[in-house]
Parts: sequence; structure tokens; C-alpha cells
Amino acid sequence: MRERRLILVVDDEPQIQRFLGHALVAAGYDTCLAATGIEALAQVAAQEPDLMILDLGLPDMNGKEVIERLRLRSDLPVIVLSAHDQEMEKIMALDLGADDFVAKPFGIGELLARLRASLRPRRAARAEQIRQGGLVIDLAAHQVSRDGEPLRLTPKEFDLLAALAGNAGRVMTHHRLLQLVWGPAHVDDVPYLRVFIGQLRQKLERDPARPELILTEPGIGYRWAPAAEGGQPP
Amino acid sequence: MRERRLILVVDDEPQIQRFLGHALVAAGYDTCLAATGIEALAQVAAQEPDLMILDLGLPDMNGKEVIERLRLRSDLPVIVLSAHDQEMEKIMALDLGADDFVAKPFGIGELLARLRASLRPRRAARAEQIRQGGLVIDLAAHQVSRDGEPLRLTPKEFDLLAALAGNAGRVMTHHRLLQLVWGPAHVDDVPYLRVFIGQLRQKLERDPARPELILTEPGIGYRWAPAAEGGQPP
DNA sequence: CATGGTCTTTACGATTTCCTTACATCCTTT
DNA sequence: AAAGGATGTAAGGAAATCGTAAAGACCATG
Repeated sequence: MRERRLILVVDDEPQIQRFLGHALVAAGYDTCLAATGIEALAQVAAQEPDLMILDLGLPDMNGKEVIERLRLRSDLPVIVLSAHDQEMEKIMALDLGADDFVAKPFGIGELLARLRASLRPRRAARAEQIRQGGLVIDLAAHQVSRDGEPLRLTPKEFDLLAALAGNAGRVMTHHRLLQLVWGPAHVDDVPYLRVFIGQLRQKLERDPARPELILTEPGIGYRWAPAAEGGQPP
Repeated sequence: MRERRLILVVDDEPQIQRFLGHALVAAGYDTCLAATGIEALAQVAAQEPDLMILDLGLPDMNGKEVIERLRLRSDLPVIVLSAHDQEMEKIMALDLGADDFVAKPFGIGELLARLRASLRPRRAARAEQIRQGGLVIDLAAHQVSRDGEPLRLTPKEFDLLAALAGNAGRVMTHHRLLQLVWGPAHVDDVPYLRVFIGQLRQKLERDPARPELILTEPGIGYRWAPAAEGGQPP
């Protein structure tokens, strides 16, 4: 494994590139640079960095597209830099799987803090097996079993389950789930989600009418219940 | 980084300039001065102060314009000084992004307190967790919990909370909150706010009748209580 | 070509959230 | 002390969202 973490800085302003480059090196990281979206994706493939700092508002494609195409092949953490007037872009970027964002103008201290936070937990969350009650989900082997007995899940069902259980405890928005399972073209087809969530509950939950594993966050999305949690609201 | 914080005082009355200058220096700040709006903007560019104290009623432009033009290039905290007959200006200034206000005549103690609150490192926004007492707000994960127990918030409730807590310490006017949560079409539907503020307090506050987190600024808006600050006015 | 499985799409009742209004309470002003 | 304005609560109906079932489309396989 590499000794120092490699940070890919994607920005078209040489001034900011230089500034970030110095600051990151001073903080003990290695850096590589890209000035366009195309370049950025090429650098990801070539250098396999540990994190990307992405400025929205590149000359060749918008940040949304960069993340979209990046997410097809990698789960590299992304921190988005955005100007004040880019609220919409920012929210889109987060929806598509950016990990965090920092508004310009930013303090270097703040950026480094976000960077440390994004680099940390990612490694731990990539376990191969997820256990929950009598449930065992083997992401690598594409298998799920309950109380030792294997369950039959269709590919889409499994992808959806993986997206949920792989982010246990976090609320996954409709957009994010649709993006992960159905791809960028169907981020608005919320009915798909309803149907497949229903099917998953039918197969996984002890009482599909009162789910304990896949919880609904009305108006937002769904959430995989965090590990040990007992008790129901009155 | 600079050792002492630099405060820019914008006022056309030499008497007040002198008074504030002495008081601020005595309190351990550096100061610089401006007597007009133009001068103020020039000083911001030249000196890069840490905070601006802005008297409404300048000779060359009104406070609204100063903040409007300032906000194009900076998110410098601004505290507004206003007389009784400048209510409209004051609210406009807050609408445009001023952080706080102090009514003339003011006590220096009060001004210094507001100043400390506005200088406190502003958690530049969303995406990271906000902690307050037993409360944890995870804006990215769309989750709120108190004393470890997750709270159920509806989407609108969450948006409103995000708008408030993401601007901790600032006075958020009715207009600004309505604009952020309900959109430009409902900036005058203050009753929405009352209802949802009430619901949030019901869920978040330890004693909803005597709120400690969401404070009312009568006639103006609401404010998320700044981090550590003990004691309430009688 | 038929078959079985999976995915997409639609429809409808149930649930949750949102909007709206009315009224009691508090604070400031005259 | 009374009046006016602003705020806080409660409650009902409107609107949006959710869960479920079911029918047709698509695809690989035999």
C-alpha cells in the first residue's frame, strides 16, 4: 500500500491549484492535478488517488457529470468546492454521491478537517459480510440467508439491499438509491423503489407490514436499521 | 494567521468611531475605520477584516446596498447598528445576510457579546455534524438525534432546522427562512413559520415552553442559539 | 416456439405530511 | 389599564406520499 494518501485536485484556476497543492503537501499528503473533467477521470484511472477535491464549474463539463461518470466505476470519496451562487449544483453533487462540500471562500483548516473525515471511515465500512439478527448478507458472493437458510433475491433486489445495508444507519434518499441501483437515467422513478422495497420487505422482514430492517423516511428515502435496536413507538 | 482579530467600524459620526475604537482596542481587538459605504468596501478588500460593524444611515449609500455589494465577494460577518426609526433598513439588512443587529443606543457589553458570537468559527455549514448539548444534527445523513435516540422529523421540519442550525448565532428573518424552506413564492406566509417552529420546539427542546435552542426575535425572525452560552435574560 | 423468471408500469386504498384557520397568550404601546 | 400587534398552540381538511397487487414487456433458456 502507498505510504502517504494521494489527493487529486481538480480545478481550472492555476492560482487555486497552487494554493491547494502547497497546503496539502504541507499537511503530509501527495497530490496530483487535473484542470478539466476529462483529465480528472483519466487521473483517477491512472493514479488511483485516495480522494478527489472537485471544483464545480469546470470548462468542459459540470461537476454533476464528473461525479456521475466517476461513480460508474469507483467509490472514491469526493469533496466538492463550490462558489456561493451554486446552491443547486451543490445539492445535486451531494445527491450523486459526493461525500462533502466546502463553500468558497474557504479556510484551509476547514478543508483539511473535512478531508480527514472523508478519508477515515471509508475503509472500515467495506466489510464483505453484514450481519443483522439472523440475517447474513454476503456482498461478494451475492448471497443472503436468514437463520442459515439461503434466500432467493433477484439481481435488482440484491443491488438495492446492498445499497441500503452497505450504508447502515444512514438515510438514503430516493435519488441516491435510484442512482446507485438503476443508474443516472432513472433518478426520478420513485415508483420503482416502492415496488422493490416492498418485495425486499416481503422476503426479509419477519412481519412485512411492520418492518424492522428497512425503515421508511417519509418524503426523503429509506434507511437500513442500525444494528441493535429494540422497542417500538407507542 | 493574524494574531488579533481585526474589526472594521463603518460609521460617519466621529464621536461613535472614537468610542467604538477605544472600546474594541480595550477588549483586545484591532480596528480599522470607514466613514462611507465606498470606503467600507475598499477597506474590506485592502485589510481583509474579520468582522464589520455597520451603522445604517451612511451619507453615500444605505446599508442595504453596502451588504448587497459586500456579499458578492465575501461572507464577512456583519453586525448592524440601527436607530429606532430604521426598522425597515434593519430588516432588509438582515434579509440580505447580515449576521446580527444592535439597536442604538447600545451598551458596549452587549455589542461585545454579539461580536464574540459572530466571530466564533462559523461551522461553514451543512454536511458535517452539528452538536449542541445532547443534540446531534447530521445534515448530510438527514438525521437528528437527542441523547443517542433518533428523532423523527418531517422533510419540511428538517429543512427548517437546517436553515436555522446551519446559521447558528445569526438572526434569520422570516423572509429569509421562508425563502430558504418554502421558496420565493411564500416569503410572506409567516404563519407557516410559526406552526413549524412550534413543531420543531416540541421535538427538540427540553422544555418547549421555554426554548433554549430556537429563540424568537420578535418582529424580525428566529435565531439558533449559538454554541456555548450560559444564562438567559430575566 | 413455449416457458419461467425478472423487470417495468399502472392503479388504488392507506398513511403521513402539509396547509389553513381559529383562538388563547404574551408583550409593547397609548 | 386598555388596546393593538405579534406570537404560540390546537385541530381539521387538502394534498402528497407510501404500500400492495396485478398486468404486460422483456429476456434467457430449454
